[in-house]
Amino acid sequence: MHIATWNINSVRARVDLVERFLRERSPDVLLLQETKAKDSEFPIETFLPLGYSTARTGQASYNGVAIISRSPIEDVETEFVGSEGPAEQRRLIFGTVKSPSGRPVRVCSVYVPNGKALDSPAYPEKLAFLRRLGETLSARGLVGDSPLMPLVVGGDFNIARDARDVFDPVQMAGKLHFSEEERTTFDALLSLGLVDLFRESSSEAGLFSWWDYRMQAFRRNRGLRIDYLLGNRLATQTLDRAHIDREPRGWTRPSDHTPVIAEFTNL
DNA sequence: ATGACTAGGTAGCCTAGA
Repeated sequence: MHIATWNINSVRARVDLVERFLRERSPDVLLLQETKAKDSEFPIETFLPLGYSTARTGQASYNGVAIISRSPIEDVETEFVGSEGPAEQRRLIFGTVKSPSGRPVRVCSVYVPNGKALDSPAYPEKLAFLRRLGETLSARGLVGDSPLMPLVVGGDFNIARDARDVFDPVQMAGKLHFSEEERTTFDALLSLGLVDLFRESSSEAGLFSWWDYRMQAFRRNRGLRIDYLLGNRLATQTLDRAHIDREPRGWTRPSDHTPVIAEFTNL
């Protein structure tokens, strides 16, 4: 089973790139972030002939997440536990899909707030978002030593985990995306029982998932690893490999992010 | 210190992204 995550930076502006990715990579599941489309504007009909169904939750202009899956998507959830009504910013979607061997797998597409700046009100909201995600996964029995079913969370976390994940650790020290507090909060989420699947496959530095559009950052490989696939214990124990697919960042009119892909055997 | 790109919504080119 292949599961991918990709911050697409507008699904309508890049519907052809999503289509190309589905055709060329044939993932079983593609988790999208920053779709920037209301549900009524999401091009679900483009993916149907390719054999994919879609669950999405979006809004105009900003945010928006989706699950694109070869198998039907069931038990869709789009709010944190304990939420009073729908969140204004559409950043979270869960669904249950079936693996090629017919087993249920819980998947989640998440778009963690950027935080804007360390002194912005958006910054504590970013940290709170990560904690609420952890509370939701715990409340649903999806993390810990004996989770209810395999879980793969994919998304743009807007945090680089360590020095290998930033182009210049000295320049980035203490900055947004790489502050101690952000990294500690992300670590706390992982300590609930989630594994950074890419790091199961590679300990190499300088492998990034995002490059700024400006200053030829991609050509110069000045990027960050801020997009992750996370597996709970049941998912991680069947992981074959995970990698960053750099190629789509070089396609015409690309997203500033590139996909991360995990391949599971016997999931 | 600032801006460098890009998309979306709107008709203010500005907000937001990272």
